[in-house]
Amino acid sequence: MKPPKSLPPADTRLSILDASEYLFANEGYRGTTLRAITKRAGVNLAAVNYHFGSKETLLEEVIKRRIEPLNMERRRRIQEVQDLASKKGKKPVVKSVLQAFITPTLEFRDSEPGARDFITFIGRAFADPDDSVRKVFVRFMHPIFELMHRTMCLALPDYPADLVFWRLQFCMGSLFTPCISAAIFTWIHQMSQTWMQHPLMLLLFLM
Amino acid sequence: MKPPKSLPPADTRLSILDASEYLFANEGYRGTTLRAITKRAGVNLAAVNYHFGSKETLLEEVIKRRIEPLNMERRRRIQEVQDLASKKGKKPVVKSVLQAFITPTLEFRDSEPGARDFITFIGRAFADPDDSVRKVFVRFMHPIFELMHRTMCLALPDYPADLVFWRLQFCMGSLFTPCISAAIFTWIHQMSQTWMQHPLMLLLFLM
DNA sequence: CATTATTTCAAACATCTGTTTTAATCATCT
DNA sequence: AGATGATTAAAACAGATGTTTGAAATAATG
Repeated sequence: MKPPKSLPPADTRLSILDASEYLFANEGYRGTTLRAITKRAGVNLAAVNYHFGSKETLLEEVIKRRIEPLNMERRRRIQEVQDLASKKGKKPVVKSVLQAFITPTLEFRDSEPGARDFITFIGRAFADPDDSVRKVFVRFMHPIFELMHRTMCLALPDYPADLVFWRLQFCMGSLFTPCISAAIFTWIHQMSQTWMQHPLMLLLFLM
Repeated sequence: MKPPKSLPPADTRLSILDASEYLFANEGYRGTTLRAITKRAGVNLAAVNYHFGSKETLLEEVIKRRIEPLNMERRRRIQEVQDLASKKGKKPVVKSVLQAFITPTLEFRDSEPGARDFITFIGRAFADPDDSVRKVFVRFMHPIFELMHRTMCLALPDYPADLVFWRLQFCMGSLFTPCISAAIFTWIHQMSQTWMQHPLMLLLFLM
């Protein structure tokens, strides 16, 4: 009897991405060593540099994999809200614009294992003093954030643009900040309300 | 003519604390090396281990120096609000309880150079994945947070305690989270309002 | 002043980190 | 099957980091 065929070689690249996502979220970028990643992924230490070139490129790939489809969906929905409104010759509705951004986030969060880790990671990245982490996030988020800002300014033509900017900043920040984002989700379940009833979301733009 | 007396030996311990505070806030605990600290403080590398024993003890001292007097003042004011209310046989007023906690924070923030760094550091510590950082903060904040919780429950006897807990969590978190806390302070200046007008503070407990 | 204790200093140490190297292994194609 | 290219493996490397050491300098004490 032949020895059993060796296990189908699990996609090394993918296990590295998954392991990194988990560890980056729970230990931070700096706090995660390549050795911890490769051990968790069950691959050789050199695999990271072979497949990604460097730790920093790995970070970029970890982020890109999740954020690109997420932002694509966000962009689609925001555009939809904007188009629908302009077709009727009206302003976009604040609540719909917010919804267009946030709903995909919440759906994504529950869509697959690892997504929750990623959201945690994003939250920490906002407060991360390490440039190499924050800058990558900002680079990926800047375009969609600008779109949000423009659309929100359309929705609130009487508000000065920089005020809208700050409210948006606040709103986005609180959505991802770990302790707060956790509170939001707890709230949703506890109150059996939609996130839209959340005072922060409601009031940041509606008062 | 004698050579000028060498500069009065700047208190090594103190310059290390100041340098650490600045660097921890701007580069993070993990991102700050002992060599960077001692260079900024203008002291020898070995001075940290001589005066503090280890990097972790240094972290503890950096935090303790600021947070102990701050929490003392908070405790005093919260107690005051509570005592004044019970003397009149009334419930404490939500707004006053919040104020008792937050006003010292704002006053402290502008009280001396380095204080702002410390607030930044606190904000990042809340999201820090590094246990050694988060745990120290939690240890120092737990008692005062419990007092806040108890007092707030007195002020809102009809609210379930865990709901009050979450709102408090949310409120405290957003006060220190860097991106949000920055927005709050900008807001204050921009609107020429007191922080109490901030929708977050107002509404977390009043709606 | 002499002695003792405290503080500073430069150098070294052990460990850990990201990365590179070189050889072995595996898969694919002719 | 044999040649070729891609992937994996173990080991080593260079640099950085927290810590320790032992001697020098300074301050305090008798």
